[in-house]
Amino acid sequence: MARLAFREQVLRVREDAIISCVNRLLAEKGFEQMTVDEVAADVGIAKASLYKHFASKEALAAAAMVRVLEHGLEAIQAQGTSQSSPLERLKEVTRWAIRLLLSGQMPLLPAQNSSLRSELLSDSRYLDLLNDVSDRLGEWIMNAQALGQIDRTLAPDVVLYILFARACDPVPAVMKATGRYSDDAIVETLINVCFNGLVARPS
Amino acid sequence: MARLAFREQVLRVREDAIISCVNRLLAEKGFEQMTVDEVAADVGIAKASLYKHFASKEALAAAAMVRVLEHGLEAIQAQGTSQSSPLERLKEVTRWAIRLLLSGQMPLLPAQNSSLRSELLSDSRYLDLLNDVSDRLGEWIMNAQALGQIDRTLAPDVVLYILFARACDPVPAVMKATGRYSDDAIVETLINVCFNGLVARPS
DNA sequence: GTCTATATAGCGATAGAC
DNA sequence: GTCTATCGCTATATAGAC
Repeated sequence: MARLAFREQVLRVREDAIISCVNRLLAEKGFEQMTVDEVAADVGIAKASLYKHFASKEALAAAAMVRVLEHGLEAIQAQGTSQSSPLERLKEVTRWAIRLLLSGQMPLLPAQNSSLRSELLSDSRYLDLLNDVSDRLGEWIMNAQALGQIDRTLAPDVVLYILFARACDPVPAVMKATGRYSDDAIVETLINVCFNGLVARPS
Repeated sequence: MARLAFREQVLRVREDAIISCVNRLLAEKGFEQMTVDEVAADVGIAKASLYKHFASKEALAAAAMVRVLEHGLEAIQAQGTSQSSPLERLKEVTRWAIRLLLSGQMPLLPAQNSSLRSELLSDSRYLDLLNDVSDRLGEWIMNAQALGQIDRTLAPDVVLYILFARACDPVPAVMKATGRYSDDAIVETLINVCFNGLVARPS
């Protein structure tokens, strides 16, 4: 029994290492451009061994997406215990996403017609987590609108889409590539533009 | 001489039809997912014939990118003859880009590590057009900042990146997929959020 | 569960006849 | 300049020994 639990732990650690590699490669090149050979080489095992852990390339990516949603949910729950306003909580979670993107650890979202899409739509863990994240953020959005902090004329789901889109925005990478901006400056600039817009605010 | 000019015209019309197909496929699936077989089938000619017109898949995509930049430059020049303020001109050109995206005619920008990138960087027509577009928009941005219409604390190039990013934003497609928003409503919502932000403006 | 070796399929690009 | 047929390569996935 103890040996079984030990083996189980070894398995989980190994698979966690695999998911980390997948996550980084997905962030670098996206699903279609990532190859299973790369993943295997990166983990340091043979490709056939990889397929003993995950049934397909799509399953690899799905596991990475599930893990990032779990971490996102943790970030959301951490904000839930704070005393900040709904708007500040939304900003802080968005900061978390942009930082993840900047550090090359945000797996790119599935493209429109990807084979990954159907696999994700039949993965209950993924769907449940996505639902949970959406519900919690959606509540904050509506609270912020009730307080007059977020534009009431915007549909809450549209606000949610726009915040999700910050997690796959190409602008942070472009700004970083210029070498003229620190990560913190990039994050704050994008948070500012996302919530306050490009137009000058009266101070 | 007349026959030569006629043949030249036939050639240009044919190649224009090819570029239209490439443009649509690039908008649908992006460069890596688009296949030359699809392009050939879509145009209605054999793949080998396609390669008589364009040397490579990258050359096909480059031609599409050049054409969309030419159209963008026309949209910019059309605004240049208007009496609108710099801010309004920027909004109008951004509207043009979002409408193109919504109608499935905006070829997706090259990914980070694409083979397309190096080809584009050695295509002087593409680089010249991109420079021209950037210069004209950059001038409007600085004029708008001088007038206090755009936040002066934002670097002009960052504003330019952000406007370019509206041309490959996933949010319009997501909103359209819900079936609950008209194209016009999507365009105006995104223009509003881009320039005014998510936070409520004092009216 | 790990490996080497391979089956299978799709894609970019080309050969060669017309 | 158009076609059919094919090359050469790469990628996902699997077979089978250990």
